[in-house]
Amino acid sequence: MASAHPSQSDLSPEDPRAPADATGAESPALLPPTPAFSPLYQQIKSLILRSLQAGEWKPGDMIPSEFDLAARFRVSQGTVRKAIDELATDNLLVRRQGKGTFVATHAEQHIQYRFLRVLPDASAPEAQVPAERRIIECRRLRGPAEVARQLDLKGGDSLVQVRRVLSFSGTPAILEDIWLPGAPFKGLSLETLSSDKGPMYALFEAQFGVRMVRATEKIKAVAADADAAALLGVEVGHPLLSVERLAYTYNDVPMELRRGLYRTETRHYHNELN
Amino acid sequence: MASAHPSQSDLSPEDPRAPADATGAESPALLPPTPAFSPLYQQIKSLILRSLQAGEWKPGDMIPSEFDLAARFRVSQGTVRKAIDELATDNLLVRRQGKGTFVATHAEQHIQYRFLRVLPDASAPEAQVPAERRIIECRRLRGPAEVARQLDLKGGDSLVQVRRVLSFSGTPAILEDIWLPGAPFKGLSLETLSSDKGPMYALFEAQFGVRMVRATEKIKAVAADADAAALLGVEVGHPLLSVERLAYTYNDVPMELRRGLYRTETRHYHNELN
DNA sequence: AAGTGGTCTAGACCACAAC
DNA sequence: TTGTGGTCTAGACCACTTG
Repeated sequence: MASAHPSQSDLSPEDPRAPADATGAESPALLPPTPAFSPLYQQIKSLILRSLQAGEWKPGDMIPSEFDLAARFRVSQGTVRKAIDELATDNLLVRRQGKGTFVATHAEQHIQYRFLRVLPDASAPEAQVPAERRIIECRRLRGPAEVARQLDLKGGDSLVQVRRVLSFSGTPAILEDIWLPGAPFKGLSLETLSSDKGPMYALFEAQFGVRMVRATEKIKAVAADADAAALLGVEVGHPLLSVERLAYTYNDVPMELRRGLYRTETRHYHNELN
Repeated sequence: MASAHPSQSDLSPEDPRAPADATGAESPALLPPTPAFSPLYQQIKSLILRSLQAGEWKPGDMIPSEFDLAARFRVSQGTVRKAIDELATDNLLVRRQGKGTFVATHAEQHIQYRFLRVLPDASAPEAQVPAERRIIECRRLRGPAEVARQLDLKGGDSLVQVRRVLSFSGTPAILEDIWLPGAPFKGLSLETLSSDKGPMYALFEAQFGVRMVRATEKIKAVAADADAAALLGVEVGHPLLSVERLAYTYNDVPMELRRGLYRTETRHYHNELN
């Protein structure tokens, strides 16, 4: 690269055109005061992201080395590095010194369910005994309006609903209702789910090519209704933690709505603030 | 700097000796497999951190420019930059392009209580009406053993306890009990607290030089007892969100234990997962 | 115009893993 | 030994803010 600083839109390596706005979650859609400047490494970042979405590299795969990518995009290694840095802090990529950079995966997330924030009260940080999972039902339906809205679907679109109970050492602890868009999850059945061991999100990756990337949660305290009380083994009215999660794939596309009811007599939802 | 890579412990700029282990939250205290290697920028990071703790730069102050710090520590600007980058993502420093780098502060945190994760259900991300605060009591006592333990105090040490209620548009919403170590907060009184407007953590900074840097929270669903029910205007047994927060200053020193009971009929605790 | 953070480059060398 | 990520440097130029 001849000039030290390719002053915007100098990018034309192997990909047709660089998007003016890279991150996608930035511009407030109202009169950008700056004419949409985005640094090179952001453009590289979104090119890499595009390859991830397109499935060029699959979860668990090693992506090309920093130097290879630098050559491919015709930028310096440091610029690629900064792009990868951000993708790594977003948990889309995982760096392993001496080995390479890999596409993150929910499988082999060595020790934990990526999005499950529950810990036993006597919190030895380990000792996280694996949960026993029991699928109660899995059915297809035309979804409730509110669910459809949150998943960016039309009112009449098909949905999959899954209900399951998680138990710790025999005692029921969490009741979950999960809604998924029908189209991407065609073929998901009670048998598939029941026979699977390992995180559900790992199954989504392997079977349906859907990778959950981030999520938001709304947490409330609610009273157990008759249904929940029966399934969780508590009295009606018992306080339960309601955790409503919206999980997203790449590009901020919502792909799962999940409502969990947690018994919190001997465990808690753990959160780190900074 | 003559050699391109000062191979460990070449650091002797204006500070006597660089600590072998920089971050403090890393080594498991058990047979370090590597002989405690820590990169230069980590050492710079902890030198800057030390200056922050020592009060060399106070909350809101501008710290020296990257080049000044580079000269002072006798490293390159890029190395200082990486150190500052990490401190900025930890929310200890705030970068402002064109102006400088500033010590973060809970005052003028333009729009939000830094650690309060509560949002109204109909979540227009703004419209966060300011809460009305009412201090119910502020007293000194010899602390309960469990509280003392979490604050790393002896059983007999003095504590300050504060109880207050937060309301939104006239309706009580949050009941908080706050425990603080007596020594650093000598002089804290009901009057001080009541006459203050603005975040409590801003007052802690300004009056007591204690800056809260991070926190952990344990969240549960509980039933309102008589006390809480009366103060929050709900019936006994009403489900409440219990949020137990341990807040830390620099160096992972716990400085506040806070237990909040939240009414969540029309609002929720919001969390982002990635 | 001067000062500060932000981006980008090119090249050197270190640490780690695998062959 | 080789390849990969990780650190460090020195220098250039861009973008933003202030006088």
